[in-house]
Amino acid sequence: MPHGAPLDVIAHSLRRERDRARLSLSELAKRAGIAKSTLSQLESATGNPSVETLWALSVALDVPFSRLVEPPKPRVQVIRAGEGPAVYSERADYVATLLASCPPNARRDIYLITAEPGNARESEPHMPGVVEHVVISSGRALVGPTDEPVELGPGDYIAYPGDTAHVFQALAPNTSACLVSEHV
Amino acid sequence: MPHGAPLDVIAHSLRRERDRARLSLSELAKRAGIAKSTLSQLESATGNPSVETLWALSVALDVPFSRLVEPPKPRVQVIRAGEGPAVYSERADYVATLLASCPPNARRDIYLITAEPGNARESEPHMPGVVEHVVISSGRALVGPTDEPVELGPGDYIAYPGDTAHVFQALAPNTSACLVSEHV
DNA sequence: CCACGGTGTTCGTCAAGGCGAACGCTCGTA
DNA sequence: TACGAGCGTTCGCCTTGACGAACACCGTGG
Repeated sequence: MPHGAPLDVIAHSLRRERDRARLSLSELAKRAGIAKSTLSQLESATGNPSVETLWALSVALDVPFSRLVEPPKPRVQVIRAGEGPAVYSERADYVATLLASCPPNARRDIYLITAEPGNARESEPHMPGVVEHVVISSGRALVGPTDEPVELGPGDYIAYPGDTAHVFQALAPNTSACLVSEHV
Repeated sequence: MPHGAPLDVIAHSLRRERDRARLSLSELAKRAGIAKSTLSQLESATGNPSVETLWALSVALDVPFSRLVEPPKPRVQVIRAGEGPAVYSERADYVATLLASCPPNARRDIYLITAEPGNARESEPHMPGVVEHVVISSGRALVGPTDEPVELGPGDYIAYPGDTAHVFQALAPNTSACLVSEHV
């Protein structure tokens, strides 16, 4: 679901990563096995590189491919307990606090879950490609895909695809967990 | 730092996502505004698409660009408390258990931290572009960049750049936390 | 039976990407 | 000052990606 002219993003990304790697245009082109003229045009947003060309640059720069084609991100942030925006709080026995999301289109969200025993919290499938990671902080909970949930205690960890129905049900009072929802 | 011939990956990714979207080759080509012959060649791993072509396909399929160029990932996994590989355990008062890493080259790692009061755990700067997220599960800790750490309690959250020196120092017994280290 | 709308493939043409050489440029240095 | 080594840019040539038409291949139903 990305938008924005990719060639501009690529141009800036290439320049940024090249500066970071302390490489000259000529040197990087040599390492990537491409003509420096090509690289020059790319950094000036002139042209439309082939995948192999960009790939060669990503390995030469030793950065993931997506770094070159997708825009960058922010820096620091602190959220005190109880401060963050609480979402999914339609019920008193389940509160999810959003700690971090990646604007404009989230690639991974981090939530703090606090829940009390009660009805299971069922989640409809999210976008395909979503994976959820849960680490139990305290209490006890039944977590995972609805058809095969797992009982977890403090320190336990589970990962499961988020694009299928899944559940989070506290089994003990004062249950809390850290949930990472990432868009792969 | 990705490897493996990208054109094969792209071929499979395109086919996979197109099937998932229930689109015919002709229909997808029409939506993306490219020739169906081009798409046909791409799915047969013949040729080397330009970025704009792939971009058009990613928006037409409504999937992130990286999904088309990077290989897929696994599905489910559970790690019981104390089961995972413990790393950074050179001292008894600080243990980090690796819960999840993204093979072959991690984009984000998830750790369970258990620590006792003692000497601060100092970390050298990681790769540039790394951001660490910490959610305190229990106890109390001093966390963040070495030059400006923050004291946190249960439920507190902090994010900071991992490419500068940073610290994790337990201030109370039985301190635990969930740490997400992501490569942006 | 063949015409039809649909699939995905292959073929010839044309524009565009990638290349290397040549260029102008700024530094150090003899 | 002149020279050389490095930088990044610009300029033809040639290869190659992208296009559209034509193709073969099913099911359908007239």
